[in-house]
Amino acid sequence: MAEHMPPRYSPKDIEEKWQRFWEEQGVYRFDREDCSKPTYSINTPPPYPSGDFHVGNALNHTYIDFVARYKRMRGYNVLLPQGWDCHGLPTEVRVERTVGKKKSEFQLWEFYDLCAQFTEKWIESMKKAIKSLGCSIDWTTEYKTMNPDYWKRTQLSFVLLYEKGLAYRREHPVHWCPRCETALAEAEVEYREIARKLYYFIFEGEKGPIEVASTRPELLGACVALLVHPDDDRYRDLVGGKAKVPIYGRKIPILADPEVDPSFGTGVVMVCTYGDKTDVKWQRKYKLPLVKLIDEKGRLTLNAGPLAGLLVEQAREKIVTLLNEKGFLRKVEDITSSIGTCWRCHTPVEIIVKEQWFLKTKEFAEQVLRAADEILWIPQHAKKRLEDWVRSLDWDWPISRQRVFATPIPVWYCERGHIIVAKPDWLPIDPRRDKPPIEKCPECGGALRPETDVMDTWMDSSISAAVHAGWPDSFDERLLPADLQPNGYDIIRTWDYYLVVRGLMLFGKPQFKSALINGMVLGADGRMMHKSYGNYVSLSEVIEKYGADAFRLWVAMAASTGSDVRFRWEGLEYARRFLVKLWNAARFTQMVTADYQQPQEVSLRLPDRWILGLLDQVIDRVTEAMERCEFIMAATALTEFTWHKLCDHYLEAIKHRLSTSDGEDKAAVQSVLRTVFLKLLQMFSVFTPHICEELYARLFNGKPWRSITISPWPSAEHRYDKDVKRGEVLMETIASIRRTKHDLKLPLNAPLSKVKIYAGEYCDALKEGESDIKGTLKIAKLTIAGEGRGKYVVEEYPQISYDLEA
RNA sequence: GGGCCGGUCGUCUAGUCUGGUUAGGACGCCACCCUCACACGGUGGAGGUCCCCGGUUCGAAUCCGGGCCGGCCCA
Repeated sequence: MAEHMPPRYSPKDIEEKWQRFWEEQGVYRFDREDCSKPTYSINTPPPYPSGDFHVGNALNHTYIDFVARYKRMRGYNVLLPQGWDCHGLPTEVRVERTVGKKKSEFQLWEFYDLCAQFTEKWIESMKKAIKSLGCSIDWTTEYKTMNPDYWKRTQLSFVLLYEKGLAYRREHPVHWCPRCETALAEAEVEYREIARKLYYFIFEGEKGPIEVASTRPELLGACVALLVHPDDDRYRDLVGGKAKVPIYGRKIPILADPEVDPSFGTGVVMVCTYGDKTDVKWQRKYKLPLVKLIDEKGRLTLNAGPLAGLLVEQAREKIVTLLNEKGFLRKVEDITSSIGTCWRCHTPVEIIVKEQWFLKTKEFAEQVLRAADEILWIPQHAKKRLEDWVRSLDWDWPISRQRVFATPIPVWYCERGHIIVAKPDWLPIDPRRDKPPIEKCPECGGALRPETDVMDTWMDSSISAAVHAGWPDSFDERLLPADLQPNGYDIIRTWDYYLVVRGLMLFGKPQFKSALINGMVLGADGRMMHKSYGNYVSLSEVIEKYGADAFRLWVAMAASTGSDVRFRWEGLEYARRFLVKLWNAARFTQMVTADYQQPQEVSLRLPDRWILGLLDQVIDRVTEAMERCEFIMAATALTEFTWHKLCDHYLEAIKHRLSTSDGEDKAAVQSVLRTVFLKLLQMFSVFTPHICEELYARLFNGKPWRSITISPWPSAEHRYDKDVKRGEVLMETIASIRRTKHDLKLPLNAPLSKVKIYAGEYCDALKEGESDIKGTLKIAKLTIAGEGRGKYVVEEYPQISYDLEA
């Protein structure tokens, strides 16, 4: 039936072929019409189009694909979509660098179009990489968040939340990057340890001077209170009194607050608008006045008096000089402390007060925590990251950004301050270029001014599960919440959190039921994989050298789910060696089953029932492991069985039956081989789909299913459970004698004239396998006795011993 | 400062939730074997205070408490 197989396993010759086959045949298409099967929807992460689909992305996508393929075989109608999360500052920064011109030197739309063009280009190369991994994605679902069809939905979600009173615009403190001139969410601020100076200077108190230590004396102009710890005996008398700010002369209150650290500096803290996040908290708690001191470019305002117009750093120098001249400065210390920096450019961020759009996420904290409890987290401890984050949030989510390449905020302002938010049927609309369908403010008839701010990119991706489900126009309720939310632990506090909170706001439920959290890919040196560390490995290099199946098998076996994975070429080498083994075992099977005819009835011998019984055990173990996403367990059980049971023992023990025995017995062997191979290939297809598809085509002519990757998951029949133990006695005895032959430096196929086995209680089992022992080891005269002791002992069954003559 | 994760042969790692096996595998190392699917193979061997100290238990790599070290995240 089938032609002979190539003697060498060559992934290059098979992988692309099957990738094309799956796509052309629409094998992984989600069937929206099918209501007979339960659906299983996966909220595939839409990668950020950096142009480089790295090994970390690949780890994430490979895990997803394991689940998708398994669920499909378990009878689910699986939705595995793929999108691209296009918007964002990194693209703007990169385009500026690539073109060598700053954003401000472009016309807005010229710059926007450049971003879109580069994004298209970067998507193409990443798409190729995903395809080369053999992911079972339904590419008819592909979408890009920069396309109006998508961002229309982002805008709609904004409008609906506004109508529900959950989006608001207000003057509010925000983290602000003076270089990028944009607001940042808390998640976008990175804290860094730096060396800086701590200045000690004097406030005039009612009962004498009060020494205060601060790293930011330039904020004195915005100093609105002094705080001490309530139990600090040094200052107990001062609380409730007043102090005079040096240079500025303003009188400010002295208050007590338990959050003050008495051991830092002098134990007296100055509260300013706004030195840091605690200042924001204290300002609100004690209803302190608000002094705007820093503007959007990082310059000090007129409120700073003598410092007005200076940049923060210059202002610090100048105020220190002034303090010194006036005799307020006492001393300066070197310390290290952490400061917030912009995640893109690492400029120190300021907290400034600005009109911004916010979502009322704070008031959803309790609901988010409750929703998190309902979600199945794999591994369990991943939930903690979300909980800790939610509990630590101080502010609402600022969603407006002062950028170009992003979803526009569909809002206009009238000259008298009214806010006009677009109606759903106006969308998509870009106020930066589109005119609204109304000309004047509906409330007062005033002239309209468009909003030029855009939205945080997470506004796009935090509705991805809903969009996958077709929201709003072809909403399929079966698909929301998504069954699986797969992502790395690095974005739990962003993506997972935003999905839950916006799901609750928009739909009253979170957007996913279970979260599969993967670890990070580390370089061979154990550090985070980074181009700058020199430990970077590109996915294309891996696939080029080893193929997608080897990579995928390595991913499954490299570490337990959720742990970091250390990249090692040796791991790939092992995976490939296994695939070569599988290939060769299949080649052998194909050779000896080429003339296979479906027999009427087969009578199985002990080794046959043993391998079938073992296979059942493997099916159970693999199934259980896959249900828990314990890929390492599943893949290990499969490789161990294939390599060390099937190849090392079963294939050796049947060779004699293929050449010497009658046609009926040969047919029995053939049928067992085919059964074992088919079920193995089915299960392996979750991990290594290409080689399985290839072997399925070669051994089984691609029948009965059009693709083995969508065949029904095998189930254990448990017909031969009791033969496993008996079979093991037989197989171990054969292995032991084989070893002895080897120790005596006899070739395995050398004939043995006489072997006598003393088997004790195992006599029955060995007698049942007498001809297998004889045939496998080429024994002329074999006797099996109950009583007696031979020279050699079967290690695993010390009751069994034997003598042998060459 | 807080939270989380980890510490198992030279190296990488499984097992820890659900206590009991001779602590499993891989890489590397050593010895032997070209046996008709596979030398990208096979067989055997050496190599481990399961980070430390207590506790619970008949029994702890596993559970509890306290340390130490490393990583990540957050302040």
